[in-house]
Amino acid sequence: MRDLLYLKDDQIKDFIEQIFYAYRETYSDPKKILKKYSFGTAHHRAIHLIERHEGLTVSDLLNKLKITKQSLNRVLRDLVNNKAIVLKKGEIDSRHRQIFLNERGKKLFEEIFLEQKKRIYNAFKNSDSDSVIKFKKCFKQNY
Amino acid sequence: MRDLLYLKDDQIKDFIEQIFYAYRETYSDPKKILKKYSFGTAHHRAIHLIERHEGLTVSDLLNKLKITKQSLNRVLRDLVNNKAIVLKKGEIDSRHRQIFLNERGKKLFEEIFLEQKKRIYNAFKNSDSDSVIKFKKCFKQNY
DNA sequence: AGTTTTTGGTCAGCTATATTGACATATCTA
DNA sequence: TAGATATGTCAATATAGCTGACCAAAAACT
Repeated sequence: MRDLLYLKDDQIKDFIEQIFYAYRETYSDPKKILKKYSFGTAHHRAIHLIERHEGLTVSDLLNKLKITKQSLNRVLRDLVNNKAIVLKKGEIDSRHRQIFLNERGKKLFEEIFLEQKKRIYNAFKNSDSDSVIKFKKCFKQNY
Repeated sequence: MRDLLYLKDDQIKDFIEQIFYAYRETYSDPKKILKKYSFGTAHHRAIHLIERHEGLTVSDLLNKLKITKQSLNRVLRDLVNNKAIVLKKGEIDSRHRQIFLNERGKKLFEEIFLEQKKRIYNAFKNSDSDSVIKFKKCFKQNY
């Protein structure tokens, strides 16, 4: 925290600009692949989080995405119809629906991830892996 | 680049997840402020880039935002009508329009930035300023 | 001087993704 | 059993992007 006092406003402003570029680039390349499945970026974000947190519930996903259940529901419906995910009744509380990728969903995720990896590797090629870890720690919130 | 070979897929996947959170949080807090001016996030992104690159041309801004000129034009028109920016003919090439924040735009930017700074400071409070610099370097592209 | 290219503005219609509000159903908890 | 919780769904609306067509001013080329 002490170190933060040395952060100049201009550095923070630049940082905000970089976050915009990072997000846009990270989620733009996979759009061609998604189109083959008739999906968009909203589906991509959901799939990514489901892969990272297999078996999470609908409300878990809502908390991570911070969108309304109506918005999410449309996305989940598309994913189910397209056989990319399956919903299973929660074992403890059967009101819950736990979300899992199935074969098709896993295949799509890997296809997308390969595409993203290319860019990330490129973005980091003049850097060191340490900064990845640090960035992650920085933005770690309660997700 | 060598270091990158040690980056595991899971770390990259986590990183992609964190970029999403970072972007969403960074651009969500200011929405209340923007609403007072009848602006949205599209206006925010434009204002941020104009502040960082005063006097940039319309096509410069298009290249940074990577949206169509029709989309950008609506945003710029709103900003001009709301007296947040001014367009001036380029001195060298008078086809160009150079974009500047005026008083109202600068005031809005500062209001937004103050809000963002709160969150960034909070996000980084368990880290060190070094990682900011590194992250910036990582995603530095041709902007 | 005349032609072509570049830069920017605008109209019209479409799509993706989000919102609010209302309401329904199944299940758990007290 | 009554109330709270988790989820699903309908309808209307807003934001911000897209494509395609067309236009004008200024610069560049020949």
